[in-house]
Amino acid sequence: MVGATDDFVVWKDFPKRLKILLLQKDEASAAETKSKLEEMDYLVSLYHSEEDALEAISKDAESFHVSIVEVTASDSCGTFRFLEMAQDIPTIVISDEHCLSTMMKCIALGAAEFLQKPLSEDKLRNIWQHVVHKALNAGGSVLSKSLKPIKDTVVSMLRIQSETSEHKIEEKVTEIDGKHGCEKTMANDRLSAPSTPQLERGRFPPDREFQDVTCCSVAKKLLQPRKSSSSASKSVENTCDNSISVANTVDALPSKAQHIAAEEEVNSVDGSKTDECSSVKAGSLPSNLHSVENIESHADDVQKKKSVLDYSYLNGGRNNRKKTKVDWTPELHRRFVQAVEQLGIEQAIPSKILELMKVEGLTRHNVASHLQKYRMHRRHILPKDQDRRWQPHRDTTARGCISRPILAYPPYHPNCGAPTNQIYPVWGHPNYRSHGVQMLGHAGYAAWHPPPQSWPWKTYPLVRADAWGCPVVTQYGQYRMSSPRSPMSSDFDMNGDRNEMFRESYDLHQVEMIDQLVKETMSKPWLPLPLGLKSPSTDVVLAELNRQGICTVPPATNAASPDPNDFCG
DNA sequence: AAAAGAATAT
DNA sequence: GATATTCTTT
Repeated sequence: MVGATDDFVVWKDFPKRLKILLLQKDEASAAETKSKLEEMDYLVSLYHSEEDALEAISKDAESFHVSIVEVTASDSCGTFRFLEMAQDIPTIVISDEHCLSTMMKCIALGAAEFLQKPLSEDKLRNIWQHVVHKALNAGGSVLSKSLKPIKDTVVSMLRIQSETSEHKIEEKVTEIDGKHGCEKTMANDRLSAPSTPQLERGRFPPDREFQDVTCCSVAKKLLQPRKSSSSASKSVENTCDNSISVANTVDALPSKAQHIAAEEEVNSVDGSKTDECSSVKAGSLPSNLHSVENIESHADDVQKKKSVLDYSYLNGGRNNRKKTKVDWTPELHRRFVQAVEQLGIEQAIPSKILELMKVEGLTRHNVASHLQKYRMHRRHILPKDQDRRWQPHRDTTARGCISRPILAYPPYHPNCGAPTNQIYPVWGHPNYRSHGVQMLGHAGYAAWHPPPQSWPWKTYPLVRADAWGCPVVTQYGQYRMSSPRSPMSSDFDMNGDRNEMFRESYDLHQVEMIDQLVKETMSKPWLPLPLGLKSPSTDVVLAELNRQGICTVPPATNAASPDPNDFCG
C-alpha cells in the first residue's frame, strides 16, 4: 500500500482553508472578492501588483493552492506576465472584459479558467476543483507538499465512495460534485471545469487526449455505454458496465463469501450490484495489480492506462441479460495459468483457480470452460513436448541437460511468490500483436499474450514455460557469434520498452547462467550442445561471417548446418 | 446439492 | 476456433 508508507494526510474539511492568491488592482473590488472568498473559508492573500504577487510566489511556491488574477483592458500585460510566471499554480483569470482574444491568451498562457465578472458565489466556490485537478495531475515525485494532502483527500474520498458502492475504482469517476447533483467526469483524469466551459490548459502535457467535458449532459453522454457495438469492442474501452477487474486487495474485496456470491451474479440479470455509471473505478493497474493506490502513485498515468484486467462488457448493465463472452486476454490467461501452476495439476479445479485469480466478475463456469480448453490443449501438446524434451540432443552424455540448472527445474513452485513464468519469462511471438489491451503487467507476461488464434504456450520461441509449471528451454531465438551475450538479452532488445519492467523482476541470475552456458559452449565447440541450445543456422553464420568481412565459405561449413527449424535434433 | 468435467451449442 | 451452455458424473 502506497499510502501506508507515505504519510496519508487527509484534508478534513476540504476545500476550506485553501490558500488563494488574489491579484486585483482595484482596491474596492479586490476587497469585495476577498471577502466573498473568505466567507467560503478560503484563505486569501491579496496583492495589488504583479510584482508583489510574483514575489510572494517566488518566495515560497507552496504558499498558494490557487491564484485569482484580474485582467483589465488597460493592463493585460501584467496579467499575462503573471500567468507565465505562475505556471505551477492553477490560475483563474477574472475580468470585466468579454474579449475573446484576451480570454484565449489567458487560457493559452495556462489559465485554468476565465471567469467573467460579476463573480457569482458559485463561480468562486468551485475554484477548488482546479486544485484537485492539479493535485491529481501532478506526478507523484513532483507532488508538492501543499498538493499532497489534497490528493490524499481525493483518494480517500474516492475510496470511501468505492467501498460504499462495492465497486472497484475505475478510471472514470463520476459524481464528484454532489452539490450540483449532476455527474462530472474525471474521464481521463480531469475534472470538468467549475463554471465556464473550460479549454484545455496549455500547460498540460500535449499527449493528453483532449476531452472537453463541459457540462453534465456531455459527461453523461460520454459515460453512456455504446450499445451498438457490444461484440465489436468488448474488451477495454468501456467502463460503464460490468467489469471483470482485479479484485486487488482483500479490503477491496470484502469477503470471500461475497466474492463467491458475486461470482455467478455479475453477468446475470439484475445489475444492482453494479450500478455501473455511478461507480467509482480506478484503472491503471500496473503489474502489481493494485487499484486505489494507483490513484495516489500513478494519478498522472491513470488517464491512459487501461486496467489489464478491465474486462468491460458493453451493455453489461442491468438491462442486458445476455452473458457476454469473457475475453481471455493474455493477462487474464496469465493469471489463470499462474493460478493453475500455484495449485498444481491435481488441485487445479475451477473454483480454486477462480479464487486464486481474483478476477472480479469471472465465474467458475468461465474458468471451467477455459480449463477445459487448456487441458485439451495440453493433452494435445504435451506428449510431443515430452518426447522432444527427453530426446537426446546429439550426445547428452558429455553435457547432460539434466545437470544444467537452467534446464531442469522443479516442475512446480508452490507459493514461491513469483510464478514460474515470471522466473522463466518468455517473450512474444514475432507475430505477437496485442489486440488493444495495453499490457501493463510484467513484461514477461506480455509474451503470454497468445498470438491471435493460438495458445501461447506453444509459440514463443525461446523458453517454453510448461503449462503445468515446468518451464523448458526449447530453443534459442538468435545465436550471435559476434556478441556472446545471453540469447535472452538479445531478445530483450527486440522486445523494446516492454522490457523495462521485465528486466526489473527477471532473475538476473538466470541470465547470467545462460550467459555462462553460452560462453562455455562457444569456447568448447567440440562438445555437443546442451539441450536447448541450438547451433546457429547457416543463414546466421553466413551473415555473421559476411559482416566480419569473410565472404567466401568453404563448402564443408555449409554442409554441417542443421535444419534451422529443427531445434532439438 | 454442488461442483467438476465432458459434451454440445452458439 | 473460442467460449458458453448443457448434460453427466462425482
